[in-house]
Amino acid sequence: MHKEHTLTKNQQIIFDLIDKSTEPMKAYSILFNVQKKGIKAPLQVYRALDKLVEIGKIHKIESRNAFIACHNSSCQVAKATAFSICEICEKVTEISSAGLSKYLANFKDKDGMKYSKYNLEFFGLCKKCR
Amino acid sequence: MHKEHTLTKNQQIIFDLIDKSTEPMKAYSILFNVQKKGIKAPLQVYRALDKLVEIGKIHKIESRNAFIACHNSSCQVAKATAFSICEICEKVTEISSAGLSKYLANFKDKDGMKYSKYNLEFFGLCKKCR
DNA sequence: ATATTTATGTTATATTATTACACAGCGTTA
DNA sequence: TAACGCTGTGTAATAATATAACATAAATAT
Repeated sequence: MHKEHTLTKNQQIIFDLIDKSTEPMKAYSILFNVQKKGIKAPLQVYRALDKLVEIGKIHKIESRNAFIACHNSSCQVAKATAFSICEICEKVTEISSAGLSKYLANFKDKDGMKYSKYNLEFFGLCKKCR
Repeated sequence: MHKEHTLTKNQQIIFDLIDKSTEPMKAYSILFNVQKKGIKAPLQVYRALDKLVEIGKIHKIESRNAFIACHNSSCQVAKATAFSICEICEKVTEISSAGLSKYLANFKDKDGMKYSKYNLEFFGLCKKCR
Protein backbone atom coordinates (compact mmCIF):
# COMPACT_ATOMS: atom_id res chain seq x y z
CA MET A 1 0.00 0.00 0.00
CA HIS A 2 1.05 3.51 -0.65
CA LYS A 3 0.65 6.59 1.42
CA GLU A 4 -1.66 9.05 -0.25
CA HIS A 5 0.14 12.26 -0.86
CA THR A 6 -1.86 15.37 -0.33
CA LEU A 7 -0.60 17.89 -2.77
CA THR A 8 0.23 21.37 -1.64
CA LYS A 9 -1.27 24.36 -3.36
CA ASN A 10 1.53 24.85 -5.87
CA GLN A 11 1.84 21.16 -6.53
CA GLN A 12 -1.90 20.89 -7.14
CA ILE A 13 -2.01 23.84 -9.51
CA ILE A 14 0.88 22.49 -11.52
CA PHE A 15 -0.36 18.92 -11.50
CA ASP A 16 -3.80 20.01 -12.70
CA LEU A 17 -2.28 21.89 -15.57
CA ILE A 18 -0.11 18.99 -16.69
CA ASP A 19 -2.93 16.52 -16.17
CA LYS A 20 -5.26 18.49 -18.43
CA SER A 21 -2.66 18.91 -21.14
CA THR A 22 -2.83 16.58 -24.10
CA GLU A 23 0.89 16.83 -24.61
CA PRO A 24 4.03 16.91 -22.47
CA MET A 25 4.61 20.32 -20.98
CA LYS A 26 7.89 22.12 -20.54
CA ALA A 27 8.80 23.88 -17.35
CA TYR A 28 8.72 27.40 -18.69
CA SER A 29 5.48 26.79 -20.52
CA ILE A 30 4.06 25.62 -17.21
CA LEU A 31 5.43 28.73 -15.55
CA PHE A 32 3.78 30.95 -18.14
CA ASN A 33 0.47 29.19 -17.62
CA VAL A 34 0.41 29.44 -13.85
CA GLN A 35 1.62 32.99 -13.46
CA LYS A 36 -1.95 34.19 -13.20
CA LYS A 37 -2.34 31.87 -10.22
CA GLY A 38 0.51 33.51 -8.38
CA ILE A 39 3.39 31.20 -9.23
CA LYS A 40 5.92 33.65 -10.48
CA ALA A 41 9.36 32.07 -10.44
CA PRO A 42 10.98 29.10 -12.20
CA LEU A 43 12.08 27.65 -8.91
CA GLN A 44 8.53 27.40 -7.68
CA VAL A 45 7.73 25.35 -10.75
CA TYR A 46 10.80 23.14 -10.53
CA ARG A 47 10.20 22.42 -6.87
CA ALA A 48 6.67 21.29 -7.54
CA LEU A 49 7.81 19.26 -10.54
CA ASP A 50 10.52 17.53 -8.51
CA LYS A 51 8.05 16.52 -5.87
CA LEU A 52 5.42 15.37 -8.36
CA VAL A 53 8.00 13.25 -10.13
CA GLU A 54 9.20 11.83 -6.82
CA ILE A 55 5.72 10.69 -5.81
CA GLY A 56 4.96 9.39 -9.28
CA LYS A 57 2.13 11.75 -10.22
CA ILE A 58 4.03 12.93 -13.26
CA HIS A 59 6.97 11.68 -15.30
CA LYS A 60 9.75 13.52 -17.02
CA ILE A 61 10.37 12.74 -20.67
CA GLU A 62 14.13 13.07 -20.53
CA SER A 63 14.75 13.35 -24.24
CA ARG A 64 12.31 16.25 -24.45
CA ASN A 65 12.75 17.98 -21.10
CA ALA A 66 9.03 17.81 -20.66
CA PHE A 67 6.54 16.43 -18.18
CA ILE A 68 3.36 14.37 -18.48
CA ALA A 69 0.87 13.15 -15.93
CA CYS A 70 0.98 9.49 -15.04
CA HIS A 71 -2.18 7.71 -16.14
CA ASN A 72 -1.01 4.36 -15.01
CA SER A 73 -2.69 3.70 -11.71
CA SER A 74 -0.23 1.02 -10.72
CA CYS A 75 2.66 3.41 -11.04
CA GLN A 76 2.61 5.45 -7.89
CA VAL A 77 6.32 5.77 -7.76
CA ALA A 78 8.47 6.92 -10.62
CA LYS A 79 10.72 3.94 -10.74
CA ALA A 80 9.75 2.12 -13.89
CA THR A 81 8.69 4.17 -16.86
CA ALA A 82 8.34 3.56 -20.57
CA PHE A 83 7.11 5.86 -23.30
CA SER A 84 6.56 5.93 -27.00
CA ILE A 85 7.40 9.16 -28.76
CA CYS A 86 6.41 10.12 -32.28
CA GLU A 87 9.31 11.81 -33.99
CA ILE A 88 7.04 13.87 -36.20
CA CYS A 89 4.11 15.08 -34.10
CA GLU A 90 5.88 14.58 -30.78
CA LYS A 91 2.94 12.73 -29.31
CA VAL A 92 4.03 10.88 -26.20
CA THR A 93 2.23 7.91 -24.72
CA GLU A 94 3.03 6.03 -21.57
CA ILE A 95 3.44 2.36 -22.30
CA SER A 96 1.77 0.04 -19.91
CA SER A 97 2.81 -3.48 -20.70
CA ALA A 98 3.01 -6.12 -18.03
CA GLY A 99 5.44 -8.11 -20.13
CA LEU A 100 7.79 -5.23 -20.64
CA SER A 101 7.70 -4.16 -16.99
CA LYS A 102 8.39 -7.65 -15.88
CA TYR A 103 11.21 -8.13 -18.32
CA LEU A 104 12.93 -4.91 -17.35
CA ALA A 105 12.34 -5.21 -13.63
CA ASN A 106 14.04 -8.58 -13.72
CA PHE A 107 16.78 -7.66 -16.12
CA LYS A 108 20.26 -8.44 -14.86
CA ASP A 109 23.41 -7.23 -16.54
CA LYS A 110 26.51 -9.30 -17.23
CA ASP A 111 27.65 -8.99 -13.63
CA GLY A 112 24.28 -10.17 -12.38
CA MET A 113 23.40 -6.72 -11.26
CA LYS A 114 19.74 -5.73 -10.95
CA TYR A 115 18.55 -2.17 -11.02
CA SER A 116 16.12 -0.30 -8.85
CA LYS A 117 14.79 1.98 -11.53
CA TYR A 118 14.64 2.49 -15.26
CA ASN A 119 13.38 4.80 -17.94
CA LEU A 120 12.76 3.68 -21.48
CA GLU A 121 11.89 5.88 -24.43
CA PHE A 122 10.86 4.38 -27.77
CA PHE A 123 10.91 6.51 -30.89
CA GLY A 124 9.02 6.04 -34.12
CA LEU A 125 6.04 7.30 -36.03
CA CYS A 126 2.58 7.22 -34.56
CA LYS A 127 -0.42 5.93 -36.52
CA LYS A 128 -1.36 9.35 -37.81
CA CYS A 129 2.13 10.23 -38.93
CA ARG A 130 2.97 7.07 -40.82
CA MET B 1 27.70 -2.85 -44.19
CA HIS B 2 28.16 0.65 -43.03
CA LYS B 3 29.91 3.51 -44.69
CA GLU B 4 32.97 4.52 -42.74
CA HIS B 5 32.64 8.07 -41.67
CA THR B 6 35.78 10.12 -41.86
CA LEU B 7 35.60 12.56 -39.05
CA THR B 8 36.34 16.20 -39.67
CA LYS B 9 38.90 18.01 -37.59
CA ASN B 10 36.48 19.29 -34.95
CA GLN B 11 34.64 16.00 -34.80
CA GLN B 12 37.88 14.10 -34.33
CA ILE B 13 39.14 16.39 -31.58
CA ILE B 14 35.90 16.11 -29.68
CA PHE B 15 35.53 12.39 -30.23
CA ASP B 16 39.07 11.75 -29.00
CA LEU B 17 38.39 13.71 -25.85
CA ILE B 18 35.17 11.86 -25.06
CA ASP B 19 36.71 8.54 -25.99
CA LYS B 20 39.59 9.02 -23.56
CA SER B 21 37.31 10.13 -20.75
CA THR B 22 36.39 7.56 -18.14
CA GLU B 23 33.10 9.27 -17.49
CA PRO B 24 30.35 10.94 -19.52
CA MET B 25 31.29 14.45 -20.53
CA LYS B 26 29.07 17.48 -20.63
CA ALA B 27 29.08 19.88 -23.53
CA TYR B 28 30.59 22.84 -21.72
CA SER B 29 33.21 20.69 -20.08
CA ILE B 30 34.13 19.48 -23.55
CA LEU B 31 34.24 23.07 -24.72
CA PHE B 32 36.57 24.04 -21.90
CA ASN B 33 38.86 21.13 -22.74
CA VAL B 34 39.14 21.84 -26.45
CA GLN B 35 39.57 25.58 -26.33
CA LYS B 36 43.33 25.20 -26.51
CA LYS B 37 42.78 23.36 -29.79
CA GLY B 38 40.93 26.26 -31.32
CA ILE B 39 37.34 25.28 -30.71
CA LYS B 40 36.01 28.38 -29.07
CA ALA B 41 32.24 28.39 -29.24
CA PRO B 42 29.46 26.16 -27.86
CA LEU B 43 27.99 25.77 -31.29
CA GLN B 44 31.15 24.20 -32.63
CA VAL B 45 30.89 21.63 -29.89
CA TYR B 46 27.19 20.98 -30.33
CA ARG B 47 27.56 20.57 -34.07
CA ALA B 48 30.27 17.99 -33.65
CA LEU B 49 28.28 16.22 -30.92
CA ASP B 50 25.17 16.09 -33.10
CA LYS B 51 27.09 14.50 -35.91
CA LEU B 52 28.91 12.04 -33.67
CA VAL B 53 25.61 10.98 -32.13
CA GLU B 54 24.04 10.65 -35.57
CA ILE B 55 26.74 8.31 -36.81
CA GLY B 56 26.78 6.35 -33.57
CA LYS B 57 30.30 7.17 -32.39
CA ILE B 58 28.97 8.61 -29.17
CA HIS B 59 25.72 8.43 -27.25
CA LYS B 60 23.91 11.01 -25.20
CA ILE B 61 22.90 10.07 -21.68
CA GLU B 62 19.63 11.94 -21.67
CA SER B 63 19.07 11.97 -17.95
CA ARG B 64 22.48 13.54 -17.43
CA ASN B 65 22.90 15.73 -20.50
CA ALA B 66 26.23 14.08 -21.05
CA PHE B 67 28.00 12.13 -23.77
CA ILE B 68 30.01 8.92 -23.83
CA ALA B 69 31.86 7.13 -26.59
CA CYS B 70 30.26 4.00 -27.95
CA HIS B 71 32.33 0.94 -27.19
CA ASN B 72 29.89 -1.44 -28.69
CA SER B 73 31.23 -2.32 -32.09
CA SER B 74 27.90 -3.56 -33.36
CA CYS B 75 26.27 -0.26 -32.66
CA GLN B 76 27.28 1.97 -35.51
CA VAL B 77 24.05 3.82 -35.50
CA ALA B 78 22.50 5.39 -32.47
CA LYS B 79 19.21 3.62 -32.68
CA ALA B 80 19.22 1.16 -29.83
CA THR B 81 20.96 2.18 -26.67
CA ALA B 82 20.92 0.98 -23.07
CA PHE B 83 22.92 2.18 -20.11
CA SER B 84 23.33 1.54 -16.43
CA ILE B 85 23.85 4.55 -14.24
CA CYS B 86 25.05 4.53 -10.65
CA GLU B 87 23.06 7.04 -8.66
CA ILE B 88 25.91 7.67 -6.26
CA CYS B 89 29.15 7.82 -8.24
CA GLU B 90 27.41 8.54 -11.57
CA LYS B 91 29.37 5.84 -13.33
CA VAL B 92 27.71 5.04 -16.64
CA THR B 93 28.16 1.81 -18.55
CA GLU B 94 26.74 0.88 -21.89
CA ILE B 95 24.82 -2.35 -21.65
CA SER B 96 25.44 -4.82 -24.36
CA SER B 97 23.02 -7.66 -24.03
CA ALA B 98 21.81 -9.59 -27.01
CA GLY B 99 18.71 -10.67 -25.13
CA LEU B 100 17.76 -7.16 -24.17
CA SER B 101 18.40 -5.76 -27.64
CA LYS B 102 16.35 -8.47 -29.19
CA TYR B 103 13.51 -8.05 -26.75
CA LEU B 104 13.32 -4.30 -27.23
CA ALA B 105 13.86 -4.32 -30.98
CA ASN B 106 10.90 -6.66 -31.29
CA PHE B 107 8.73 -5.00 -28.71
CA LYS B 108 5.27 -4.08 -29.97
CA ASP B 109 2.85 -1.93 -28.03
CA LYS B 110 -0.85 -2.59 -27.56
CA ASP B 111 -1.63 -1.36 -31.04
CA GLY B 112 0.98 -3.63 -32.54
CA MET B 113 3.23 -0.72 -33.20
CA LYS B 114 6.97 -1.32 -33.50
CA TYR B 115 9.55 1.36 -32.99
CA SER B 116 12.59 2.32 -34.97
CA LYS B 117 14.68 3.45 -32.05
CA TYR B 118 14.91 3.34 -28.29
CA ASN B 119 16.93 4.55 -25.37
CA LEU B 120 16.91 2.80 -22.02
CA GLU B 121 18.53 4.03 -18.83
CA PHE B 122 18.75 1.82 -15.76
CA PHE B 123 19.50 3.33 -12.38
CA GLY B 124 20.92 1.71 -9.29
CA LEU B 125 24.10 1.36 -7.32
CA CYS B 126 27.25 0.04 -8.87
CA LYS B 127 29.38 -2.63 -7.20
CA LYS B 128 31.62 -0.14 -5.49
CA CYS B 129 28.80 1.98 -4.16
CA ARG B 130 26.68 -0.77 -2.67
C1' DA C 1 5.59 24.35 22.93
C1' DT C 2 9.35 23.45 20.71
C1' DA C 3 12.11 21.08 17.35
C1' DT C 4 12.24 19.29 12.81
C1' DT C 5 10.93 18.88 8.39
C1' DT C 6 8.77 20.44 4.35
C1' DA C 7 7.13 24.05 1.47
C1' DT C 8 7.18 28.89 -0.03
C1' DG C 9 8.81 33.47 -2.05
C1' DT C 10 12.37 36.11 -4.18
C1' DT C 11 16.58 37.46 -6.49
C1' DA C 12 20.28 36.23 -8.89
C1' DT C 13 22.90 33.16 -11.53
C1' DA C 14 24.51 28.83 -13.69
C1' DT C 15 24.00 25.50 -17.26
C1' DT C 16 22.47 23.73 -21.58
C1' DA C 17 21.31 24.60 -26.31
C1' DT C 18 19.92 27.23 -30.54
C1' DT C 19 19.29 31.17 -34.11
C1' DA C 20 21.17 33.87 -37.48
C1' DC C 21 24.51 35.15 -40.66
C1' DA C 22 28.82 34.95 -43.44
C1' DC C 23 31.89 32.10 -45.63
C1' DA C 24 35.06 27.92 -46.99
C1' DG C 25 35.77 23.33 -49.07
C1' DC C 26 34.41 19.64 -52.00
C1' DG C 27 32.18 16.81 -55.30
C1' DT C 28 28.86 16.93 -59.09
C1' DT C 29 27.24 18.11 -63.47
C1' DA C 30 26.27 20.81 -67.17
C1' DT D 1 35.30 26.11 -65.72
C1' DA D 2 31.57 27.81 -63.57
C1' DA D 3 27.47 27.22 -61.27
C1' DC D 4 25.23 24.43 -57.90
C1' DG D 5 24.24 21.76 -53.77
C1' DC D 6 25.87 19.98 -49.70
C1' DT D 7 28.44 19.86 -45.49
C1' DG D 8 31.28 21.94 -42.34
C1' DT D 9 33.31 26.14 -40.06
C1' DG D 10 33.60 30.68 -37.30
C1' DT D 11 31.46 34.16 -34.61
C1' DA D 12 28.17 36.81 -31.95
C1' DA D 13 24.08 36.96 -29.78
C1' DT D 14 20.41 34.94 -27.39
C1' DA D 15 17.06 31.43 -25.91
C1' DA D 16 15.79 27.69 -22.97
C1' DT D 17 16.53 24.87 -19.00
C1' DA D 18 17.81 24.52 -14.22
C1' DT D 19 19.95 25.65 -9.63
C1' DA D 20 22.13 28.39 -5.57
C1' DA D 21 21.47 31.16 -1.75
C1' DC D 22 18.83 33.24 1.60
C1' DA D 23 14.74 34.45 4.35
C1' DT D 24 10.32 33.07 5.98
C1' DA D 25 6.08 30.28 6.86
C1' DA D 26 3.36 26.16 7.45
C1' DA D 27 2.87 21.34 8.77
C1' DT D 28 4.33 17.47 11.52
C1' DA D 29 6.53 15.13 15.17
C1' DT D 30 8.37 14.74 19.95
